[in-house]
This record gives sequence, C-alpha cells and structure tokens, in this order.
Amino acid sequence: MEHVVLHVDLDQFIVAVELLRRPELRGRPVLVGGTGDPTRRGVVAGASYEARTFGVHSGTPLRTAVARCPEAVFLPLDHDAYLAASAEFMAVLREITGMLEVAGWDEAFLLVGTEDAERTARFVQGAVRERTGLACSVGIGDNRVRAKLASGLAKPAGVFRLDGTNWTAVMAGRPPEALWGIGGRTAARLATFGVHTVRDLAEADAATLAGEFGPRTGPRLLGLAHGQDPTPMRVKPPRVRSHGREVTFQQDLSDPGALRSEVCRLARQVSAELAEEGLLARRVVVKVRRAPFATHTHGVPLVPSTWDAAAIEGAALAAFNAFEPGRPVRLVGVRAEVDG
DNA sequence: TCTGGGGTCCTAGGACCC
DNA sequence: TCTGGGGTCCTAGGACCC
Repeated sequence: MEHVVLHVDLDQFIVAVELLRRPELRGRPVLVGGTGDPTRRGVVAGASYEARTFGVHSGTPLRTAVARCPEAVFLPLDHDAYLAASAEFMAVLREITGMLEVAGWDEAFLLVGTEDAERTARFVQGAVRERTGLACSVGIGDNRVRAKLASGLAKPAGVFRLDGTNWTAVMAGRPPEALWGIGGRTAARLATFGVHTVRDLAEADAATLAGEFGPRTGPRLLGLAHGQDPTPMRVKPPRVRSHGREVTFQQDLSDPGALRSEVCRLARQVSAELAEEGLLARRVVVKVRRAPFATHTHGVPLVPSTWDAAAIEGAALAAFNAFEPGRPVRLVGVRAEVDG
C-alpha cells in the first residue's frame, strides 16, 4: 500500500451548478458573474468550456466578455446555490476519508492509503458524480503541490499523476507561472533574471532568490520549482484572521457624505457578521480604490477588541478620514482583523 | 471594453525598547 | 566630529488564490 495525496477539483464548478437546473443551456457558452448584466461593472466568476474558446475566462471583465462572445448566456451569481453544492461535495469526500483539507468551494486534498491510486481516483470521481451530478478532475501526487498541479493537467474529468518520477519531464519546460503560487508579477520579475522556465527556476541561485524576493519567499520559489510542498495537510480548518465587505460603485463616487454613509453601512454589516460568528475585531481597515484603479488602505486599532457596531463604525470612519477627500472613488471596503 | 469580492501570507520601513 | 545593535510591534502595500 502507498499513501498519496489526491486533489479533487470540480470542473467549471459555478457553471456546472447552474447547468444542473438549466440543462437546456448545456453545450452553449455560459458566463456567470455579477448581476448577470454584462453592461455593468463586474467580472466573470465562472465560464463554460464553450465560452472559454472565445477567450473569456474567470476574471475577464463582463463588458469585455460580451464583446468577445456576444452569443453567451449571462447569469447572475447565486452564492447560496454554490455553497449548498459545495457542502454536498465535501460531504461525499468526507465519507471517503476524514483526512481532508478543504481548499475552496470546489476543491479539496485527500490523503489516502491505497493499492491502486488511479483506481481510487476513479472511485472518487464516480462517487462525486453520482451524488452531486458534478464532474471533477483528480490529481494524484506525492504531496499537495504536485497533486494540485496534476488535477489541472487532468481536466476535464480526467485523472493525472505527478510525482518525483515525472516532475521534471512534465514541468521543467513550462513557464514559472504554471506553478501554484507564482503569478504574472513574480514571473515578470523572474524573467528579468533570465528565468523563463521551471527548469531555470529550479537551477537558480538560492542566495540570489532570497536577496531579491526575501528570506521566506526566495526559498519557497526555489522549492516550488522542485515540486516541494512548504506546508503539510491542514485537516483542521484554519482560524479566521479577518472578515470584511466591500463594494464597487457602478459610477465613481466623489461626494464625501455618500462615501461616509457607505463606510458606515459596510461597518455595521461587518459588525453584525462578526457577532454572529462570535469574532472580536482588534483592528478595522478601510480600503479605498480610486479612479482609475489605485488602491489604498488605512487602519485603526480597537482596544479592547469588540464586535460592537458603534465602535466598529467609529473606527471605520476614523480610518476613512485618513484619506484625502474629494477625489472620485470606485470602491470602498471595511475589513475587521480578528483576535486569535 | 477595463479591471468583483472574499480571503491569506509576506515584506519593508518606522517606532520603540533595552 | 556623534549617533551600536538586536528584537518586536505596527502599518501599508503587494502578490496570489478561488
């Protein structure tokens, strides 16, 4: 018997949930995001595989999406429906093994002991499909990082194994941003060092990386290039560190009174949700995104920590007052950092 | 045709203390 | 002809992920 990590990832999750109740849309380009109105500010949260062939993906602005794919069906986000589907999915996985790390609405890592990992992966796929009606891809790895990348290579609805025996063959020629945790910004910085592939990164000098990216990030990047996992399976849900709400206005807002009342509304909502969860705020951070897209934050500590609405509202307003008034604002947010 | 909303973790720089 | 050095805490910003 061997122990492997499975990464189970639902295929086009949000769209798949919508297709369960709208089967007539199957085979068509479907895009889910915002209120479902592609003339409004918002981005694509879920794109069907048909829609992706038009160059529309998760994160594409809705206005861009409708220009690229005018025949797409646009649907509004239905948070509650996805939460319910996610809970069902996790329940199926939990029956298979208690050694489960929930990694998002639509993905989880499983630690399993098995004689035949491929067979176990297919069994998981069958159980998920039978119980939820949803297709998933399964990555098999000798750690979480490799399992996670493997599920991406398995899509759609497949099984792929990535471990020490094929890591170099599969990954070395790919760009660094193929790695989980390296995005476009880091890839661009790496490129200035002549690092253009996972192989280049794996062969990079450790001291140079640490000097450029910092004492923790440098070694992490090098480890990622070798398929090393910096963290063990997290079977217990991690503690909540913050909770917040934010809103993007349909038109930029300049009126200070209107902005202040938005800040108050968000602060009261956050305070009510903290109280519901039994969380105490120790700091309140207000975020302001101005036109065109510059984002800034200011925070105010709360001593003692509290979920009291008046205290959180007062702290949010004090934080908001640290911003220079009068300029057009596209987003405001209020986030509470909570006690450990 | 601009770029959502929910989070987490890391870094740099300054304050402060001994 | 100055103002060490280390540790810790706080804040703002950045990068990334789903």
